[in-house]
Amino acid sequence: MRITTWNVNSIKQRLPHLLPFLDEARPDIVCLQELKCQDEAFPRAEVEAAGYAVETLGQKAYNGVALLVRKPLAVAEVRRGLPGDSEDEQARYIEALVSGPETQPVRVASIYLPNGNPVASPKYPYKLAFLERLRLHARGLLDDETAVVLAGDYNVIPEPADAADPEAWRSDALFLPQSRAAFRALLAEGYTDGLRACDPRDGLYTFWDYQAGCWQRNAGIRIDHLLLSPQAADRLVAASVQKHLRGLDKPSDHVPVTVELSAG
Amino acid sequence: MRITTWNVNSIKQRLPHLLPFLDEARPDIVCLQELKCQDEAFPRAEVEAAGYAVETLGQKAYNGVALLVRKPLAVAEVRRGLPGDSEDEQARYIEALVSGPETQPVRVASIYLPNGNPVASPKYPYKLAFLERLRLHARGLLDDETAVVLAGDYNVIPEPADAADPEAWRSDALFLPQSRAAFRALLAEGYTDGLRACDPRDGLYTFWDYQAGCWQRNAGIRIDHLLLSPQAADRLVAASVQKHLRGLDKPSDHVPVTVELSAG
DNA sequence: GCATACCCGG
DNA sequence: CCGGGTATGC
Repeated sequence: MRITTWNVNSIKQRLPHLLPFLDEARPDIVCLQELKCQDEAFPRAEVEAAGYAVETLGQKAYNGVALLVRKPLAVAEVRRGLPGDSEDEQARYIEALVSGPETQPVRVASIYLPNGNPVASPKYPYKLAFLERLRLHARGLLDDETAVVLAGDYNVIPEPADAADPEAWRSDALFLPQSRAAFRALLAEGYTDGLRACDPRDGLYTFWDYQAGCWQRNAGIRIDHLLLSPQAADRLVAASVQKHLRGLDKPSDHVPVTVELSAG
Repeated sequence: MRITTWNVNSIKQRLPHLLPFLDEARPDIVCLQELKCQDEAFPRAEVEAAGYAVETLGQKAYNGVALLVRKPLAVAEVRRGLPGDSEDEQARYIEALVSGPETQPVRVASIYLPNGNPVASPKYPYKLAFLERLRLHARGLLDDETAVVLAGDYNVIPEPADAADPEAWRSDALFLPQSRAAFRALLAEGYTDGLRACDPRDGLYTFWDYQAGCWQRNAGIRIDHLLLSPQAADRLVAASVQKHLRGLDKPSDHVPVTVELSAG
């Protein structure tokens, strides 16, 4: 079973990349972030025609997350929104239980964590609070037996090796010690960084800024992650970054990251 | 010698239509309106590569006019701006004397007349004042011997026969009696409506609004005109509307109109 | 740089 | 409807 996370930076603009990706990579589950559209505007028909069930949590202009689940896998227990703050209106979390005839079930979340910049604004405390809410929820998800995959754009660079130029990110919300500590606290709950567990090499990036020729200079960072519960980590067989998509015309600034789990 | 007028509604957006038009129709002089760009942003290199000299009067976002003159015709006495109001900053008038080895010279202007709507705003008096300034300047141009062609988007529907549904335009600045009288006053100075002189038929339109399916319903109007001085009218051999360009992808709402003059 | 949104002008 | 502009988020 292959599970992909991809911040598409507008589903409408990226549909010409998403549909061929679905056809060629045939992932079983896709976690999308930054849809930048309301639910009614999601190109549901096209994605369903590609063989996927669609669950979205959209909003106007910003954020927006979705889960695509390849038929005949079954989707249940869909949760929209991360618990812990009933005031939080931002569309950043969707979760579902996915099961199929030939595989053990997996609970999967598509997460778009707050960027957190500028650090001296309310955006940074919001980010840290979101990470803490996620930790508490992630802990709760370990209570039942099912494998859990928390996939998304975490907007956290876990280690210096996850940035081409870590110095440049020193005082950025994506790399500040508190952000990284909150990410490690997630791991400390018993979750495994799926890509890092499979590939210890430096220079593994998932995001290259549109500006300043970052892609051309390979000035990337690794901020899109799939965190696996122990039951999921036990099934981990491979992980990879679909870097080529950054080279297409009108690309997202993020590329897909995929983990492969054994049937169980 | 063929002279074309075309309101391109953004030269940048319409370059993919203009360049094939230049190659296929090979007009000798092209009068463009609504460039919607500053002079530095005009795609000069591409148009020069197509074999044309370029004279522009651009401004930011709105208006903007240009003259394209096919080599080896020579351009002289370029005038930017219509005389009569030193306060007028809008880029709506450019004029030049064009001469060649095998043809009598022609003085040509590319004109983008104010729309004038809403009628109850200063825009309507500005339109009428512009028409009056144009009449006085056009009169002066008759003083020397050269043929004159005043071509552009006049934003005037001269007669009911020049609109598919004249009733719909009854109280519009393009069809109000004062606008039409000002246009007739230009003709009264001795100028000839080139297209009308060649083709007396109804249903000859040069503009179809983007809205309300006007193109699909052929709800057009004739507002792009080439006015010929007596010396130019004597040389008039043909006139036509290049209607097919309205059917292309991402068209201008106006189409080119072309007159052919004998060498003299 | 590349996406939104909203405004103006036609 | 379809250009352009500005502002904002990342």
